Amino acid sequence: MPETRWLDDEEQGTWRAYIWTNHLLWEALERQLQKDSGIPHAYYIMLVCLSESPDRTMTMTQLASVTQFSASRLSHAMARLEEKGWVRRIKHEEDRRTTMAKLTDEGFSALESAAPGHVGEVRRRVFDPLSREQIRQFHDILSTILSGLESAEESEEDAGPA
Amino acid sequence: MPETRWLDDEEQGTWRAYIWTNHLLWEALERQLQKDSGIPHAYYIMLVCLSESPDRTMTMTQLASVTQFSASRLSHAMARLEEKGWVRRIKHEEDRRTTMAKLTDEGFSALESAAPGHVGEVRRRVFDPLSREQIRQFHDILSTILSGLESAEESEEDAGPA
DNA sequence: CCGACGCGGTTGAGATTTCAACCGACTTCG
DNA sequence: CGAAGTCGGTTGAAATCTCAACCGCGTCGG
Repeated sequence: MPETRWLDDEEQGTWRAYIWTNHLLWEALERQLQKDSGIPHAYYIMLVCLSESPDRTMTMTQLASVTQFSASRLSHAMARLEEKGWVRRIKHEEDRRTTMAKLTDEGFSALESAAPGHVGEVRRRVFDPLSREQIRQFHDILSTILSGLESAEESEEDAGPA
Repeated sequence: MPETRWLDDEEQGTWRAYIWTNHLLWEALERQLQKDSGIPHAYYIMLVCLSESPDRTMTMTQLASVTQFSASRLSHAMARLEEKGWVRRIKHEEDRRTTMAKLTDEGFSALESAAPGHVGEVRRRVFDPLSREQIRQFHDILSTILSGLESAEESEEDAGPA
């Protein structure tokens, strides 16, 4: 193994800024959503995904893959959302293993009332302070990092037993 | 209240890339740290902060402020770290309310053995794919967002009772 | 058709985080 | 002094997330 290549000052500073930004931004968003609508961000994401899906319906596995949640986490969370009446679980008729999650009207309303505040917060915190040019750069940077992460993900699936 | 200004396509795309990057990056780092050293990232941060502090010691409140953890979270986490023998809590002699957290030698070793893998992962995932120019841009962007978040934080403290 | 295996999803237990209430130690002011 | 308020920190319970085991349905080889 080669000796550790530590981060230089510029990288170090950037990394800490990233950690810190994430931390504060996340907290701000979580708090805003929680106060305004009593929804944790994770649940909000699930509702958004469902709302954008045809018939506001997805199988659990689809939803898990889109949100990148574990099956278990999704299942627990879905139980909560169902209690709130925002989602209904429906057994698939053909393949009786699969469960469909359907966003109810109540769920859609909850989302509608939560969305403006959330979007407003994102805009205020992230995009308003940046120039158009910076937004473009930001997008490029994120896409670059992302593509590396995604290809790493795939190759991990093969990496199971030797 | 003005009508909601939704995100345009460019912003939307950037935002989703951000969410997604965060998600995957976080997962990758957490997993790497966990597998290689059995330390959750939150604990790692605490150890790093202590290790950089004079005498490897900080008061709980200082540590909470640097890491941005709640006092409660910190207290619970510290209890775990103490069980592992990585940190010791010491009562302050003058102000007997305050507790000092001190990184033990074991804790420092644990950190030393965890750090290279973690840094390597960060480098591979984030900095290697980016050009110098992009790193600079990234830093600027994050700093810009950050300064907005920090000033927002201050003003919230006043905002309590009317 | 039968048994083994894989897939979709759930469950329960354990770990972490949050929330609110609390405790003891300073400080301040009458 | 002494009561009230504040500061540093802890605690217990409830919510959430993770991990591993599990259940029922489907599919495939014999």
